[in-house]
Amino acid sequence: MAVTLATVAARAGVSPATVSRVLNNNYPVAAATRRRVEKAVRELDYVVNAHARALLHARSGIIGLVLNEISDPFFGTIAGGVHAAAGALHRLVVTCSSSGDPEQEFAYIEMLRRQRADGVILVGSAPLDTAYRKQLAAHGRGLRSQQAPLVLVGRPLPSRHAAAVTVPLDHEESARDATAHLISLGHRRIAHIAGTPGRTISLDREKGYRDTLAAAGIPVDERLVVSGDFGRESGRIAARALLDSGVDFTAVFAGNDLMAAGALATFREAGVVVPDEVSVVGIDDIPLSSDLAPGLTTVRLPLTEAGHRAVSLALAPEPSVRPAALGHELIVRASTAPPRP
Amino acid sequence: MAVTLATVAARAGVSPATVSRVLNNNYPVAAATRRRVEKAVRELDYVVNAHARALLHARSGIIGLVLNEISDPFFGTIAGGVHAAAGALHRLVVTCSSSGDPEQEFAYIEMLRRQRADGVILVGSAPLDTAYRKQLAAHGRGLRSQQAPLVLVGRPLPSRHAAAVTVPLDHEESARDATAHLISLGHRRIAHIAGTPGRTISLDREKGYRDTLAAAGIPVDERLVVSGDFGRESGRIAARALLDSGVDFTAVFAGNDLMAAGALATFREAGVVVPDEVSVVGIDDIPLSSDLAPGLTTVRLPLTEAGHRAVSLALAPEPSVRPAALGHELIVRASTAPPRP
DNA sequence: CTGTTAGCGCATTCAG
DNA sequence: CTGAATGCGCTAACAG
Repeated sequence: MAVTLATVAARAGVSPATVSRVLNNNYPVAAATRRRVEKAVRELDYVVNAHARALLHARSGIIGLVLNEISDPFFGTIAGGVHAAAGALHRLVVTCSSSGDPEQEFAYIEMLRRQRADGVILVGSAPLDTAYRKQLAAHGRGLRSQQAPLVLVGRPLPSRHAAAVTVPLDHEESARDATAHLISLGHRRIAHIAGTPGRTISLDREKGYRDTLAAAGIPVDERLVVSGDFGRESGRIAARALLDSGVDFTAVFAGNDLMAAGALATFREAGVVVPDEVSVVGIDDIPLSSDLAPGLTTVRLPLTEAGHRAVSLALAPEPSVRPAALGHELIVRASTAPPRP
Repeated sequence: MAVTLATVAARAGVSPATVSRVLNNNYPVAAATRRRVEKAVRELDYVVNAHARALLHARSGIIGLVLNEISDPFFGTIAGGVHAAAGALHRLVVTCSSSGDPEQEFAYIEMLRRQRADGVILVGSAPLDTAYRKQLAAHGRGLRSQQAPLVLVGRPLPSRHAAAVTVPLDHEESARDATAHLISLGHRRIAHIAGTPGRTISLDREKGYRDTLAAAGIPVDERLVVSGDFGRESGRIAARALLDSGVDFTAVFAGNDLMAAGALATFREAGVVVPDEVSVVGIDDIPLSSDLAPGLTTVRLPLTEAGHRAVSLALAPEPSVRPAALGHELIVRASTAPPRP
């Protein structure tokens, strides 16, 4: 049989109420009684049942975290920030890895609602279609009615007045900076390896790329825009395709660092020297990036910090702080250089 | 007010029990009634309370995962395996990042016991001291009395007959393979960057290193053994110290890939060419390793697979499978070569 | 097929 | 200061 408050009470020769008072330490209890109870707790190795407690309080102390893939360093780094902040506040984090599949994502949100999570943090790119957005908005309302904030990290609100708050990451602006850096070095034939098609982050970053080229009077050669899926391997394949296409280019802007790493691998295998023959730039500045060869020029996004902020929003009833976009910063390393004359 | 079973029942004009039956779909209900109930559920956006359920069942559907640092790719990769396996079984994973601090680790285990986790998976190195081991063993007994297995990944049982099962990773043997590889290339002055002092994984790997040298008749030069903390930065610093010491060495065996990456960075900065002047080998084969420059020679541990297996053990009442160590494999890339004559 | 009852483990009244 | 009683939301027995 499980040991409960009553078991402890019996052993200590007191009522369950008294045991509860000792445990929660929020009510006067005679010192001697307290000692007896504490002894019984120890001897029985009693552990309170969080569910019984949650039933009473309608809160669980749990923060839900839903992301695309926990083993991806972009998400891993954000998750690191979330866990650190939550741990400091004695909150448990329930982390769910959705594989980027909307169905799974919603299934997890539903589970978290069942768990009466105090707040839910959703990280990563979203599909654009309205059906998806409607459903997400509905979950936002549902969570709100449970007093649980929905926090979106690095993605927009599903609708104008959706019941959610965001921790914005400036994908478009970052992509602009990355592309502008290449242009300022003198590149004009700039390829782009985009992320998963139809996802907000991919589109934002691609838009930054296109707009910056346009602003510089450089027409976009559609043959130089290929899609990956944000994974390293897809970057490898995309770079291979770019090479095989025979279309001329002097630089590649990858939609994230992982794909940039894959592209670097392809170029190395193909004997294409970076940055002498091709410059490569990414986005995110995951920890890996400084260790690549050559060191990857990229745009640093404040991922850990975003995780911290997400936690405070997930616990704040009213997000009084306006969603000012967190900063971003071009990090120039060794993978970019002026094009060869 | 929160919407409960009773709310739904009232709206559908049936009893709470009937609503429960519809929801759980485990009992005959008239089609018409069912429809009415489903309609009410939808209209009220009702979501069952997992805590009320867990109170009845004494199980929660939750798997606890405690690791040192979620943003470290070693743990991230294992966590990826855990999440994938758990997701396929419709289990939530509560992931806790303990910073390797035993106090925090125990606090998290306690929390997970309160949550009545179905099983708890503990990943990563442990301190050796007996106080720690006693306490862990006690938690193992406590979890067992809650019918929740304690699964240890990559670390030994705290005591002979501890109430826990393990998913062993063969640290010592892997270190032996790494060291033997260097010796077979002709190296005799081999440095070692050990992991966090006093931790099982560090010690196992260091032992593999020492034993292999001894078996080859090579005396260990204690000046060539320095400690890090498994983090990249500590590898950088350790390699720097090795260089500054002025003691001669032709190869470095790092206690994990992250520290190896740091060492590579130091050598690059110092103009020491790898592998021409110094060979470097790591352990783990995290995804990063193949992208380092030069590609890192290392020993691959089946991290994702370990995550999978941990989940099945965490859910199996009786671990019928005995803990056969998962394999490991030397991956020779470009960071090792014979010493310069 | 459906409703009624009871109780999971706990914290909180309200009485002593 | 302490105990008895109540109910959080749900499901499993037991009756209809």
